[in-house]
Amino acid sequence: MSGVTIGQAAAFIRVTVKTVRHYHRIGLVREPARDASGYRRYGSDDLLRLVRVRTLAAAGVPLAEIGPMLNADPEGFAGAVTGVEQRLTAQIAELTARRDTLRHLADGDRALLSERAAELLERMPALGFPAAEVTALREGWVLAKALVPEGFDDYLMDVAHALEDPRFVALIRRGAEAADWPPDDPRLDGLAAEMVGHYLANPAHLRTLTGLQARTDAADRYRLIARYGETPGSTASRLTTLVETRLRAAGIRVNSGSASGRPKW
Amino acid sequence: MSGVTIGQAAAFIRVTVKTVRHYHRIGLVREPARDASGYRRYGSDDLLRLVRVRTLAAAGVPLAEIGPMLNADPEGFAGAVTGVEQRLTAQIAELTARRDTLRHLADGDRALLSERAAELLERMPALGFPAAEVTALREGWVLAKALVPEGFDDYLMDVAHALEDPRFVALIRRGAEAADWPPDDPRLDGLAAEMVGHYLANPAHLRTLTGLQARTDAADRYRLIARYGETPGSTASRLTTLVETRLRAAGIRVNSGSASGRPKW
DNA sequence: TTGCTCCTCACGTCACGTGAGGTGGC
DNA sequence: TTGCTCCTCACGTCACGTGAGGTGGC
Repeated sequence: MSGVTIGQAAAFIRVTVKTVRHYHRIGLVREPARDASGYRRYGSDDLLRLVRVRTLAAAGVPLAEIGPMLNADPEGFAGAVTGVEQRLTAQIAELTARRDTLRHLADGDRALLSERAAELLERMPALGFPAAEVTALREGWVLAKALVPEGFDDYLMDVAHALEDPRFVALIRRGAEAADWPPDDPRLDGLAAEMVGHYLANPAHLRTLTGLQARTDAADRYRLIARYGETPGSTASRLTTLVETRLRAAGIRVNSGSASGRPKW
Repeated sequence: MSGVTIGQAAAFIRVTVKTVRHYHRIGLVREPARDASGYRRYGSDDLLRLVRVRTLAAAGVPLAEIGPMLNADPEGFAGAVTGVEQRLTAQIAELTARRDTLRHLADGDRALLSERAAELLERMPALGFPAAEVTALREGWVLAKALVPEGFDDYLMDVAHALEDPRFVALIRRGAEAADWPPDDPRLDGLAAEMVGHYLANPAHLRTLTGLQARTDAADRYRLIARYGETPGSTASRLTTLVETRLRAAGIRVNSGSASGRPKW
């Protein structure tokens, strides 16, 4: 008649009765003595085992590892506990980060890109870019971030810096407007020459074309970004090709399809 | 040929390919378009859905609830997100508490009882209590805390306070030593009278006997604590009965088996 | 007596993971 | 050509939970 019942033991360690029985079944906690009715009766040593198992399980240690941990020598146990503590610290940091991320859930741009990228996209219309162009750029950026996350932040810094130069903005905007010209418009080549002239005179701006490419070993991955959503044979596609040809002629390493013609840097 | 593959999408949201396929199978994320090889190709809209699903799932929202949440109207969604945030905050607090608890895992007393209880038990030998008596008391406390967690802290405060009175300590110690006397020792009744005299003169000390009892509605639960480990017919058991009888005669409500005889207050 | 707790045993569930057996892409 | 990725389908796993069908205790 001594000791507590399974329900009391479960309440003490804040789990369900089923959980305690589960620990018995898998052999993690030995079965306590039974009373005359066949009820399990837990003494303080049984409760101690349960508390230890629960504390480790609640800390995320797989049940299969808890037995060996509790049976290890003091040093082994202490080391394992330190490991669990570090795991908990990492988990706490992660949950905290997730909580912050949650607030951006309703905002597509901030969920997919970053604060900086979202701000840049928001400034685009005021700089004179048509909405369709900004939408296409956003798409490209989302896929770029999915494919080349390591280089994306630096790339955005380059873009933000280049956008502070009105001559750069004007050129890019004219490139965007050229998308409405006919594909054989004679002005295209002149525009390509102007753009390349600007890039060669401003190497920092050139990085908005080659920055992601330099960080991507696989040429095909880069092409996927650059050519995303491009219509073959379009005026925009032709302008891209013209700019690329001129850049290569100037000794710049440019991957095929680097999308230099339209402002999908 | 546009969009990213399932592997790239999975890397972007930091899950495995299997997880993404799982979300398709249960209908939580719609299947994206396929390319000529039958490969799934994810556009930015697909990635946005995946990011949202993942953020909620990683925050602990069951998959079955995520679909309805994302399809709800803005207010409903905002409310649900607020709920998830609160859940995360609670989780973080819990993990932090667990991390602190972990440090006590190697120390049985601190894992099962509390800092205050462990300290009291450690002071016992210096106050003159035999080791066996301290061990029995520890057992009783562990079970008491399992059964009456609400009242345990207040009870410990009462005990700590009473232990500051040398007369109380002396009486309890003499009660413990009496356990070695024969059960029919004529000195027993005199000792019981002395103890009851002290309790009646010091109502605060009386609470170390009745404190837990007052907070426990179920008499049987209390008896379980009080009589834990008691040997029927022993000297200690007899002293308990003598003290109880005298207390009841003085008008004190005492449950049968309140273990007043031995220092298992 | 009634409701609450306890018992065992078998199967279910949640969120994926494993593995077989095979095709496609640079 | 070789390794890496992709495909489907069936079954496995982890940590319990559900539910049936029954007994015991105040």
